Amino acid sequence: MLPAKPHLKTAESEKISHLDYFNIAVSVDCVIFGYDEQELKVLLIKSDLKEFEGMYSLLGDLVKPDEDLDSASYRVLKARTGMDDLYLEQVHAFGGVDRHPSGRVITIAYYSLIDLKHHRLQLSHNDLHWHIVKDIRKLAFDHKLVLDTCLNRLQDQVMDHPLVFSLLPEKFSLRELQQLYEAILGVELDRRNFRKKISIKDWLIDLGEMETDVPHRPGKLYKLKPEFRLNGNPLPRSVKSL
Amino acid sequence: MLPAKPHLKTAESEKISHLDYFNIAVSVDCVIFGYDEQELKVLLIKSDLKEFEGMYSLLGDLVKPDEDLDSASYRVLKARTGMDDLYLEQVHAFGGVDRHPSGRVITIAYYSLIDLKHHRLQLSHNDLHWHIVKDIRKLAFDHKLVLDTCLNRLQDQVMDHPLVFSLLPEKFSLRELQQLYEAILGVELDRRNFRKKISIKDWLIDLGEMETDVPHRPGKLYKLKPEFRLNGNPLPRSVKSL
DNA sequence: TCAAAAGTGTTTTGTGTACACCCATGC
DNA sequence: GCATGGGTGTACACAAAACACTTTTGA
Repeated sequence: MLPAKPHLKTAESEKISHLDYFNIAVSVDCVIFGYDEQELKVLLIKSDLKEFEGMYSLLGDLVKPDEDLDSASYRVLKARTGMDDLYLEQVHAFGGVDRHPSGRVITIAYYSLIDLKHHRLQLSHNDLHWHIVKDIRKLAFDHKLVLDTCLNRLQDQVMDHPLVFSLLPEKFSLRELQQLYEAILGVELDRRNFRKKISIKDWLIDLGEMETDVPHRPGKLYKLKPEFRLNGNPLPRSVKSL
Repeated sequence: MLPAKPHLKTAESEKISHLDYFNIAVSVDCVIFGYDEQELKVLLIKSDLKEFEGMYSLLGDLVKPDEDLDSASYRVLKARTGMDDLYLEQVHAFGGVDRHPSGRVITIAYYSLIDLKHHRLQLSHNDLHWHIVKDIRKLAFDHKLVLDTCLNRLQDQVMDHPLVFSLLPEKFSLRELQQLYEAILGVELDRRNFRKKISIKDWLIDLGEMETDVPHRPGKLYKLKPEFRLNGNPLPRSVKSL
């Protein structure tokens, strides 16, 4: 190995000279969206900090020294929901100086979409609850801003990518799918235009089965084509051209 | 003030119990795009780490304990370019465990666009150089990935927002503007369609002046309408509807 | 008079959106 | 037979893309 040129620092000397800076904690916060009773929900936990007594916060944890950011958010998600094979997307880093009363903590926000029917497990104790997104007014820390940012990102992506199917049972009708989109986007959609747009995307397989136990004419059931299932895979950003 | 309930932690006790985690450094890295000689360029600095001897890296610095993320990136930008009143957008956090040889450093990446004619100042010494983006193959750390991610983001946003005008002189012709878009997007554009699309956006003022000193028919000169000038203002994310 | 770019419009194709009727089922 | 939603098609407006010729200027 070559000796270092005089003006070059080694990584070790660099670390020592900057030790003062190694005093910021890094956390991840997961905005875990679910869907139930035609409402978009988010999983929150009652804050255990006195400063935020009685308030709810997102699910997060400090990032461990030997763990990358995606792994940390994945760990949080799995620990809280017991669910594996989930899709997570990094959205934004929040780093306000006074955002955490314990000291300087910057957080990296992720969102995820899970079927809240499939995980009742860890939820009973723990002050964990599903909250209706549109009714949330205030959260601990800056978590309302984090939530809003993640919801905006979800709304941006949801028509272009087959994301939302992890919020539905495997078999679903087009009505159920449309209601889910309406809950996420917060708008009403025209049924014919919705069906046309979905059919163009070619995401679904017609199962040749019908709904049962509905108090009206049963609709066809569909499922997502297997090649679109998202299991923690990265989401390609859309590339626009002029 | 109410006494804490037994199960609630105070921020102070929380901090003590987690002291082990306060050992990750946080940096910002700025992808500073410029434009010259019909090429999109990026400002890089020769790495001063022995591990990356001879390689170039993005401009970054550790975030100070009393400084938020946006301020840190703004400080880096100003220190290196001497320029004020700049637009910066946060893009992504990179947190691979071994991405920095000095220890655990996560970085928040920003991009910015500046007119490289207006700041020759800090550039002469310092191993700072402008590099043609499309020719860059390899950078120190994971900075090639950071650069690619920021370029993708820029390409996503550039048609929908009046961003690129800080890369041009105040007065410019439509040809110059089109060449800039072509450099950013890496594609050739149809002149008539480009002019139509730009005119629909209503971003420009026709100055009633013409180019001079061009070896061909002079084009009209335009400038950006003042209300679209970006001076570090936040960029609204587009909201898509169904 | 030549080279280089300015300036300009039409057609086609695809997409978004608004809108109305009959059908199948459960009750 | 009534309520509820299923299922379908058309018309209009707008946006994107392809494409060619004349004009102006400098050299």
